[in-house]
Amino acid sequence: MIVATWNVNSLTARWPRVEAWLGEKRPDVVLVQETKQNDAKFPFQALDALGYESAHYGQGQWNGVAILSRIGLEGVTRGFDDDDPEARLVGAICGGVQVYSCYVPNGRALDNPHYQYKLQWLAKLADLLERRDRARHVVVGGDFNVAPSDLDVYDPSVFVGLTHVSEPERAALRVIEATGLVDLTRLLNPDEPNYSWWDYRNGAFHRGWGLRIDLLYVDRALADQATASYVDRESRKGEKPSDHAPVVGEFSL
DNA sequence: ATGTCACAGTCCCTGTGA
Repeated sequence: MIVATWNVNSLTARWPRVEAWLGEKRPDVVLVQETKQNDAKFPFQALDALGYESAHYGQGQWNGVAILSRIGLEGVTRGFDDDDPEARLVGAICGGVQVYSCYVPNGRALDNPHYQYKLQWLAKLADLLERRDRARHVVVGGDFNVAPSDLDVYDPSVFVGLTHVSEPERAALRVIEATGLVDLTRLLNPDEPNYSWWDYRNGAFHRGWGLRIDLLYVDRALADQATASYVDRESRKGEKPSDHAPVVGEFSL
C-alpha cells in the first residue's frame, strides 16, 4: 500500500500536475490539501476515470481537503463535530484503514488570533485521535504547518519568533503522537531533513531553503509494516508546481 | 526579509493569504 499527502495549492491550478502524477505513481491513497474549490467544481469524474474514488470537503476560495483512493472509500467524515466554518479535515476508511487529510491553520503570527485558532485546532485533532477506533490502522496526513524539530528547518535562526517552530505548536504535535502515532518520514529517515515545502519567493527551492511541515502520522503497528517514506522532490520542479511536494509512505500491506 | 503564486473583485490591476 502506498499512501501520499500533498498540499496542491489550488487543485484548479494544479490539475495537470496532479493528473500526470497520479498516472505515473499510482499511489493507493492520496490525502490532498488546499483544493481551493467548492464541491461542485471538484473533478470527481476525472478522478474516477483515473481509477480513484474521492471524498472532498470544499469551501471555495480557501482551504479544502480531499481523499483519493483506489482501494475503496467509505465512512466519510467532514471536519470535527463542531461549528468550525473552515474546511480543513476530511476522514474516510480506505482498504480498512482509517485515514484523515488535514490542513492545519497557518497561524500567521504568534500574536495573531489565528495562532490561537491553530493551537485549538491541533488540540481538537488530538482529541479526535485519542477517541479513535483502536481496532483499525490509522493514517493522519497533511500540511501541519509545524516543523516538528529544528532538523526540519533549513535555518532555525531565520524562524526565531515566528510560527511553525514555536514550542506550543511542537508540543501540540507531541500530544497527537501521545495517542500512539509516529511521524513516519522521520522514523524511517532519522538524519535527512526531507523538506516538503519551499517558498515560491527568493528561489528558495534551489537554495535548499525548505521546511518539513507535511507529515504522515501512522499508528505504531502500521509503522512496523512501513518499508519507505520519502519526499517526491521532482514534483516541486517543472511547470507550475505547488510550493509543497508530495510526501509518500509505503507499507507491506 | 521577500526576488512568487493564486484567488476574488475593484476585473488586466489591487488586496489578501500563504
